[in-house]
Amino acid sequence: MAKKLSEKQERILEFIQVFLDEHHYPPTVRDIQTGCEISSTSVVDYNLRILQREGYLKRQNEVSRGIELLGVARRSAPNVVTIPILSNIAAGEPLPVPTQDTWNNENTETMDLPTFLIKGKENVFAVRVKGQSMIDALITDGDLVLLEPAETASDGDMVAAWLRDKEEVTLKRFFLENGRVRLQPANPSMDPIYVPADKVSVQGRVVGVIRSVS
Amino acid sequence: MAKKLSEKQERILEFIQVFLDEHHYPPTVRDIQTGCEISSTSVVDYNLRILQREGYLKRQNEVSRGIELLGVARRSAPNVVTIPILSNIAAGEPLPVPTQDTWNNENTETMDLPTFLIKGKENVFAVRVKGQSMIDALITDGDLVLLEPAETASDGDMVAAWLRDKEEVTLKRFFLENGRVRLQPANPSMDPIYVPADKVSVQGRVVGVIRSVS
DNA sequence: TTTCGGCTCGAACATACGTGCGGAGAATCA
DNA sequence: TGATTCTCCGCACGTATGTTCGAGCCGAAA
Repeated sequence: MAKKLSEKQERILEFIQVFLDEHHYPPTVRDIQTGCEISSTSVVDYNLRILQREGYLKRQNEVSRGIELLGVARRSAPNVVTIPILSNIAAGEPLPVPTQDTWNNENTETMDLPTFLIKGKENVFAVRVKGQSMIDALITDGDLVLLEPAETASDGDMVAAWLRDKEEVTLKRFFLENGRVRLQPANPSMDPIYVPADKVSVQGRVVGVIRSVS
Repeated sequence: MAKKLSEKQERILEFIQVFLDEHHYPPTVRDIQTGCEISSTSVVDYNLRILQREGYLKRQNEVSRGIELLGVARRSAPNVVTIPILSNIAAGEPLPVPTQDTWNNENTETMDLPTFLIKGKENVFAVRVKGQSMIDALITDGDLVLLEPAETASDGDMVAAWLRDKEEVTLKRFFLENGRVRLQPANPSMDPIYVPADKVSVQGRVVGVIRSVS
C-alpha cells in the first residue's frame, strides 16, 4: 500500500471513478483502454493487477466489469458531496469565507450537491443571496451561489469581488486591464464597472448557481 | 409507470438491489436467472425489458451488466434522484415534454439531483437553455431549467408557457386576470406581457434553475 | 370452440470481454 | 558490460454474456 502509483495507474483509478459516477457500473478492461488511451488490453490488465495488489481495488476473476474500488479510492457517496451554506450575510461586509471551524460547527447548514457541478473544485461553499443586489449577475433573492475560495482570478473568471470603497460584494466576470480591473456583469445588456486593482479583492470564484422556485 | 409489477418482476428488482449492495456492480442476466430461480435467460430478458419499459431501470444494449436502477428502485443513494436532460430544443416549437420513451432511450443524458430541489414534484426533467432568449427570467445560455410537467397553473406559478401566436416558449410567472393571462418576468425591471388565455398553453412548472459556471 | 396476448421454455448465435503468451524496450543494479 | 526487473505491446484463445427465435402453455375474450 505504501508504494507510490505510477502516472498511468493514477489515471486508471481516476477513470474508473468517473466512469462509475456516470454509468453506475464499472468499466471493462477495454473501456479503460480507450478511456485512458492505453495501447493494449494487457497493459490495462497488468496495471489493474498492481492496483489490486496495492489494495486500491478488488477484482473478480473471469467476471466482466468485476472491478470494485476499495478504501480511499472508493467514493463513499458517489454522486454527491456535502457543502456548507453560509447565511447571515451582512450587507456592507466581505463574505465570511468558511474556515475549518465553519465546517465543524454542527449548526452550519449544509446541502448535498451532485459532483458534476463542482468537478475538480475544492472547499466549495454556498451563499444564500438576499435581495436583488445581484440581479445584474442574473441572480435573485433566495438563490444559492456556489463559490470556490480564491484570492486571485484569471481573465474571464466569474468572481465574488469585495469593493473596498463601495463596501459591497459583487459577482461579476473579472478582467485585468493595464492596472485596473474591469468587472463585467453577466447580463450583456448592462455596462461593466472599472475599479483600481488595489480597491478590489477577490474572495472566490463562482462555480455555479442554484435556484429553487417555490 | 402505472402498471403493477408481477411477483417475478418484484423479485428481480429486489435481487438486483441486493446484488448491487453486495458486489457494487450489477448482475448479469444469468446471475439473475440463478438468483431468482428462473428457468431461462430469455425469461429474465423478457422481464428486464418490461422493467425498463416501466421506468424502473435502464439497460445498455450489448453491454454485460449494463443495468442501472432508476428513481424509486435505486436505493444506493437515497437523497438523490435521476432525471433526464432534454437537449436539441428547437426554437419555435413547444418543449418536448418527456415520455416513457425518452427515459428508456439509452442515449438520453441524465443527471442526479439532491432530492431537496424537487421535493414533492414528480417526473421532473431538465432542459438545457440555448441562447439568451430567457434572459428576462434571469436565465442564460447553458443553464439547466428544471421543470415539472403541468397543463395548468395557479396564480404566481413560474411556468414554461407556449405562446401560439409568437411560436415560442417563455418562462414567466403566471397570473390569470379576467380572461387573459399576465406573464410576469422574474426580472422586476421588465414589463409583463398580456395574452388571451386561449393563446397560451402551460407546458410545465419551473421547479428550479441550475447554472454551472465554466 | 377459436383467437389472441401474456408468459415461459430451451437452444443456439454473435460478440463482449477477461486472460495468457512471446517478445521487446527501458530502467536498475552489479 | 551483462543480468534482472519493470513496463509495454499485439495477438489470439476461451468463455461469459446479451440477444434472438421458434415453439408451447394458459387464461381471457370473442
